[in-house]
Amino acid sequence: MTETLERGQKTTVESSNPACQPGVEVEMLVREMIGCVADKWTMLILEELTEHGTVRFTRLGELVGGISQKMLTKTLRQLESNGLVKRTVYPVVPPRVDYQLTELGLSLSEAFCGVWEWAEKYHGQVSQARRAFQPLAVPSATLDSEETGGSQTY
Amino acid sequence: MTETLERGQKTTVESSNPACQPGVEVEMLVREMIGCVADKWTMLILEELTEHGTVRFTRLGELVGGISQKMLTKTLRQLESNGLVKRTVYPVVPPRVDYQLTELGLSLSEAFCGVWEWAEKYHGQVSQARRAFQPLAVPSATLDSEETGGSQTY
DNA sequence: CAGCATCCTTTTTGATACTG
DNA sequence: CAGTATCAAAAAGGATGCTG
Repeated sequence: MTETLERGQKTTVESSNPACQPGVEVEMLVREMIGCVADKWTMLILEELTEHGTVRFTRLGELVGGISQKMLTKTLRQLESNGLVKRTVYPVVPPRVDYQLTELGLSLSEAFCGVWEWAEKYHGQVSQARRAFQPLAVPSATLDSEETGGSQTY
Repeated sequence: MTETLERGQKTTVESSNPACQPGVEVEMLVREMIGCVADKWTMLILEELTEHGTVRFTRLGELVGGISQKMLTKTLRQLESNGLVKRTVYPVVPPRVDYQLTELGLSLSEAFCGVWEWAEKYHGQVSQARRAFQPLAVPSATLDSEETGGSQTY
């Protein structure tokens, strides 16, 4: 694998550099970022911030739904440290902290838009595929791993 | 948990659906899918399959890099159960199993394309933001910048 | 209200060892 | 080669108590 990542089809090819191959280094960085960003809560928070603009801590938790303060804080810190979210603290008596996307965060949110649209468009097909999927019935007593995703529909 | 989610207000295919109340149900399904798909290994595997088309098990593991057989198997099973990946077993002596994206999987891969492009385009800014982010806990003696005097909870 | 610290439970992941 | 099974380590996540 000499030619590293040619990422699908570069629609907007701004730097097709045949001679120089920043591939490997960029690849690492990109993967690291994917690892940080390809997270359930991250996507949901990003989404809510996109929809509501500036939101307070607790409110954000409510919007996301089902997230603990711990995870909310953690994910927000990560987003903040990556420059995707801006945190504003108001020195008022009942503490008030607003969160909003930065330009960078907004751009990521837009990038994720395609995934959301995909999910909205194809969730039916996925659900259908899940029901049609028969996890190869094997020997006796194979009940340890439910690695077939969340085989909740069973 | 609350279902007070009113997120779906963008490109909705729901709006053209008279006999169905979109929002809540779709929201749940979409979130569930995001939860299944917004995963590090999932994205990477999807990527490699997009790049290389049909790939064998071990080869795929090499391409992804840094993934254990366990996770590779698990993630592939999940992808398969969701109808995103097609698994082909050849009854030959040295077992051969090919993996390739389905139409659905390809569509998801394309949806993720935006995220990859984003990562390629902005990883520099993210790296920069990370270095500039100095919250409270200082790991080691880096540069001793001035006391920001902000709300330091130490 | 925001959020950190702590304890504890659940999940995830990695590292073998073992089959067909 | 392509897994499965199992154990141990690690991380994620939840609940609670405590600050300013």
